[in-house]
Amino acid sequence: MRIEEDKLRDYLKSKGLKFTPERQLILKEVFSIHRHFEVDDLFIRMRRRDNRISRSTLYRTLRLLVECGLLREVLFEERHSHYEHILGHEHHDHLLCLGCGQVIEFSNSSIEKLQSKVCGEYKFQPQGHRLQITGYCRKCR
Amino acid sequence: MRIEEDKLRDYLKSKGLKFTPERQLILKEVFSIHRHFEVDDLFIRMRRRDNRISRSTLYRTLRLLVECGLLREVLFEERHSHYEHILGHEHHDHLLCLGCGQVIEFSNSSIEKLQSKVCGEYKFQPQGHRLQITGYCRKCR
DNA sequence: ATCCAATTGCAACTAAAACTCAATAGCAAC
DNA sequence: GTTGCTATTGAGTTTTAGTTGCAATTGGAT
Ligand SMILES: [Mn+2]
Ligand SMILES: [Mn+2]
Ligand SMILES: [Zn+2]
Ligand SMILES: [Zn+2]
Repeated sequence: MRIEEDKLRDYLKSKGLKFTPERQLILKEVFSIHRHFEVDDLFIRMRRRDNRISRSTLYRTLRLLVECGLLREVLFEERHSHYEHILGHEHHDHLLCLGCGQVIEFSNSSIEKLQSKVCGEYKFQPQGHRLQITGYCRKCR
Repeated sequence: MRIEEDKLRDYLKSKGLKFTPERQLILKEVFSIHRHFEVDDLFIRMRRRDNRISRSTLYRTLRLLVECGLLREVLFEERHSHYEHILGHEHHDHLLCLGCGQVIEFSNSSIEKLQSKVCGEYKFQPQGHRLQITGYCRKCR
């Protein structure tokens, strides 16, 4: 709770932006969610607690949280964004079950190394990547 | 030109659907494009040739072409779909330059094998995957 | 305490895609 | 070839996700 707030405060200060009550509330709610979430999940949770933050402010603040490295945007096979914490989580990729919608996280350092190798071959400077395998989980296959 | 038309015809027949002039025109235009394209590219190209197909029909037909295995939907870092041919192209993944927007295709069988291995570990039955590396190409780095 | 730039919420807007529906047209059966 | 049923079409409307403009408000540096 302190670490993420500090990180946001530092980022905002460095850009001449302000740490508002709205941003504090959103940050708190975001870090009380321990799974992938979407904007509307957040909106509804905040409404339940009677924190009446507008959707505009949510969208604007989530962008800031991604920029300052607290969150990552995750695109599943849908037309809207999902988010997950970066702070306190190792990099990973996703298996996505088409049956039950379950998301399984995995990480594989050999794959990561081979990705670097591919980038080297193309003289491409990687900045990030997204690996997503769709299919059916143990229960749904 | 024959092979893709046969594939579409077969698929349509198997589903009790019809091979209409509109679908034929769209198929022809789609296979005259030899790069990634989006719906509006297709729409504009067809207008230029005075093939006045509605956007609704384009959206509906592209879905059919994906279903029957002629096209693949590709999601770059944008909020709308792109497409590419499957017929006559090996499976590949993409490097995406954030500078110039260039898309570089690559394929790496070791990565593919490791993906299978990961799926095995989770008893996950893969159906497809998407690997996208963002960064900067040789010219833009 | 003052002041100005940043922020907020709301409404209006946008882009991509899906849906509704009346008119039309494949195509299989006769 | 005609008929009839169902799929298809285009135009317009709706939905979804997100962005933008703006007037009122406020954080926080001085
Ligand atoms: Mn995750
Ligand atoms: Mn490609
Ligand atoms: Zn499942
Ligand atoms: Zn480039």
